[in-house]
Amino acid sequence: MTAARTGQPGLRATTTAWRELLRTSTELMRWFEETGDFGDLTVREYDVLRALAESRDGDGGARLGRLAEVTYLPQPSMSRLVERLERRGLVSRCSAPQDGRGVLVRLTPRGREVQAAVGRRHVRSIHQAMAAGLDAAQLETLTALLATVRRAQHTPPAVRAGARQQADAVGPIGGRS
Amino acid sequence: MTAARTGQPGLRATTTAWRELLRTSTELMRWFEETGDFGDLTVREYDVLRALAESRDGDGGARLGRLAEVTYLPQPSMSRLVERLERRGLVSRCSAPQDGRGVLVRLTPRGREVQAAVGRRHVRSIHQAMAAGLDAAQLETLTALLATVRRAQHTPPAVRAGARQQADAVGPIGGRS
DNA sequence: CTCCACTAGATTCATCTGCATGGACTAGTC
DNA sequence: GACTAGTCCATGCAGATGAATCTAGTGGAG
Repeated sequence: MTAARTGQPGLRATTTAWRELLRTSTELMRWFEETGDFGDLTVREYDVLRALAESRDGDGGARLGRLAEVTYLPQPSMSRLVERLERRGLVSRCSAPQDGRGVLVRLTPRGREVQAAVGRRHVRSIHQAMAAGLDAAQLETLTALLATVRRAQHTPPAVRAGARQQADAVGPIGGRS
Repeated sequence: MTAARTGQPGLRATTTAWRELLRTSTELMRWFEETGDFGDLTVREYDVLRALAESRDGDGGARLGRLAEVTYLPQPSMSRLVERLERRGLVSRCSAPQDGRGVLVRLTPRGREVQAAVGRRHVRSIHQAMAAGLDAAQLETLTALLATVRRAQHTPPAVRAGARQQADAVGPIGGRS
């Protein structure tokens, strides 16, 4: 309402943006869960299956510690989460080659099926939610702005010089003519 | 890379946007926690204190069920969360006037202090994170795009007609000349 | 080979979480 | 006023969580 449209943002603008960011991601995630995207998996369980499915070399599996990193889960939690998935027959655990301490986690065929099925449902829901209000250009803008925020946050201030140009470069929103 | 810049978004664009949205909110939240924004409170505990501080009529307090709704927490969890806050002397519980079943939760003076102190730290962190990479115009665009996504998601499709115009109306990003 | 510092996971323990349920109170009906 | 259905919150219980710790295996120095 003031001179807020240019230059350094005010406290009001930044907190509003953050709260909207948090609310939006929370509500969408809640909707995905209620829609039944994840079947009888928890979001975290699905996350692990997806991480495994996406790990390079299709079913080479991944180290337990690596999974914990990727999913932002503490190592003990991951240990037990994998144990549960193993009991349900979705992953297998075996001692890592080259390192007797490590554990290599792999998707079982059934695990791969489940991941794929859930993934298909989930992608459809995501598409439905994200494409409902925005066109392609707006989505691209949104993605770029979010990426800029995220990168700026864990980048030492000195490196940030070029970051804003990058976000600017995606061009104006509202591409639908 | 293709004709993705205009018209209906593709699956790739929507899933990328969602994953960026989730990652950004998660990483920022994690950073706020690591920074110590919340002191010895959990995020949920702070959320409750904030909800109480923001409830209209300063310290009229709020009904327990209402708090559960506002914070998206199941009622039994809220019941115990409030119990913990009460033990720590941050809120007080009393039977609701007009309705013997209900419970009215209020901030104690100490609770109000704690909320205010945490709030100040947190707002500063938010500002630091969100203003690091974006200028005021970009922030406004981001907020508008997120709000559009959120509203489109829980709005019956028929009502959505005007929503996109609204997001378009915030104008081009990159206002810094 | 032995020792020691280090890393990868498993385990322990206290706490938190959600679902299902229970008990107290209200409101509408007869 | 008694009965019934409904609302609000508390509690029991099984399972999940994270911090701290423990165990097993690795790798380098002497």
